[in-house]
Amino acid sequence: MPILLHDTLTSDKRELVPLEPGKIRFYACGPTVYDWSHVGHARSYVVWDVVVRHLRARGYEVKYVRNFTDVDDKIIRRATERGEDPVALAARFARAFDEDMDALGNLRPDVAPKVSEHVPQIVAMIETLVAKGFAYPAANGDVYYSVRKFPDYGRLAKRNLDDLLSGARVEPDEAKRDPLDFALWKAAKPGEPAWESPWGRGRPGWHIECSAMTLAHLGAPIDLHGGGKDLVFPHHTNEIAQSAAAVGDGRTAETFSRHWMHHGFVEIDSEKMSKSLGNFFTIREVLAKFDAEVMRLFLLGTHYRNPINYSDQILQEGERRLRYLYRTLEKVDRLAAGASPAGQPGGIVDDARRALDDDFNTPQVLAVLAEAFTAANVLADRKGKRTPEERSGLAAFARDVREIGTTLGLLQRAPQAAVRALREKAALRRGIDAAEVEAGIAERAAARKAKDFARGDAIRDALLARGVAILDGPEGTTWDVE
RNA sequence: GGCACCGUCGCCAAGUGGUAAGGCAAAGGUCUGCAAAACCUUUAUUCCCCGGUUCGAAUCCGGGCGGUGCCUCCA
Repeated sequence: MPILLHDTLTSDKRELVPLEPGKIRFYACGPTVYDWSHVGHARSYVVWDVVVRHLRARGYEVKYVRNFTDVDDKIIRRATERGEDPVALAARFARAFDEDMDALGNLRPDVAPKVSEHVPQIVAMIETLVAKGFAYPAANGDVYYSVRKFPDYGRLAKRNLDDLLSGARVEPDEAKRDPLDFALWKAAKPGEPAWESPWGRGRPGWHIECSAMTLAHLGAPIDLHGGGKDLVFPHHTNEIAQSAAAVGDGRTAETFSRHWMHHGFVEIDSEKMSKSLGNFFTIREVLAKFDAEVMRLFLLGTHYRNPINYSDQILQEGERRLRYLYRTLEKVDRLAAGASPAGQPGGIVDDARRALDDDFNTPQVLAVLAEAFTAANVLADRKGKRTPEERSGLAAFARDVREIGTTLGLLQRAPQAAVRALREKAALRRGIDAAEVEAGIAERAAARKAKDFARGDAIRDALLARGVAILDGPEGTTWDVE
């Protein structure tokens, strides 16, 4: 089954063809860890997580590398502001990032390299670039990459050097031979983290770390490189230039990575969520209000390349939806208990996989699930007893749906526990006290037993007005927060 | 200014040449003591506008209009 993806390098949808059949070497640009991660990061890494999960489900042996950028201007600035050691600050936020990713249900990458642990490789790579004439040390102790030496420069971003020059905010910088050249190595300023190098004490520039760590852990060319759309230029453009130049006699972008994927942004009121605009929510803030799986469902409800608007309202919609999914599963599990699933994993699993084969179309997968869930509910809610065949069918549904969920990172919890967790979050948001609700339900039950329906309904309506829905079922009365 | 991307039902959102998926909301119905939940039915002859190509276009091309992103740190 070919995997199709929209390749930024060629601007079209094409087949993912790895260098070695059956193996995918994948590098996703990781976070710069100077602050809490926000919803934009959540999207990014949920997307890559599903990419990795699906490729593995399709039988590929995937090596997934995602870095931590822990040496950087912003980290140093933040650490200085707080009087904290930059390395320690970065390590702290890297841990927090891992916790956030775990909460979201993302698999850990196979390797999570840090810049601070790869300085020797970075220095060696810069030396190679200097030796090959692609880079030059400047008098101020910086080392720059000479953009005009790389013929394929700007191809990923579809920009030529003249385009770039016209829009560039050129700062008078005597050290650079060309305004578009970028720093591979920055001379140390007092108090900054610094390492020894042939050009004096200093630290890596921005783009070089990803190149060096990619080559260190995956070699070249890799099969797939991913990141947010904002990384196309300059970050990935420069990564390509320096990596391709460093590897063999590579002069084209493909020398570094065969395919490139970029995802769209999370937005607030149709504006990019970003640190600089200040319109961001951290993952932790959102997870205080909503279940992590709700966030995941929300993020997978839009194709990865499109922008996705964040709002509490849309998360509430997701919460309702996830509750529906788990409630159905709970019902089905109960009815199918003891029955063996019919046949092999079937139709809907294939449909879902095919949707993911086609540029990772997660909304399409959710549509596949929607139809299956409706059908399951029809059967589950029908009056009377289910035949053995029907119970096998329900068991097969539960199996297949969970199989699809494995690839999406959804529906892996015990249904009852998940429903309860969703309710707790909703209750918390609305300030509803569970004990109080339970007391109301008990009172209503007593009234109904005494045939005092008016009183029973009054209690129910009062609860409903506060957002608490009473559900009378064969198993007794339960409740939920709307 | 340069380079890209986007504009599909009230809202969210697939579909990128073969005659408009799915979700939410809304209305009616089944079920229910009444509800809630679940299910059924209904809801875009039409895909921002105008031209063109084609037997055929939401999908391709040209021109408008509107929005966003990148060009500086950013997932």
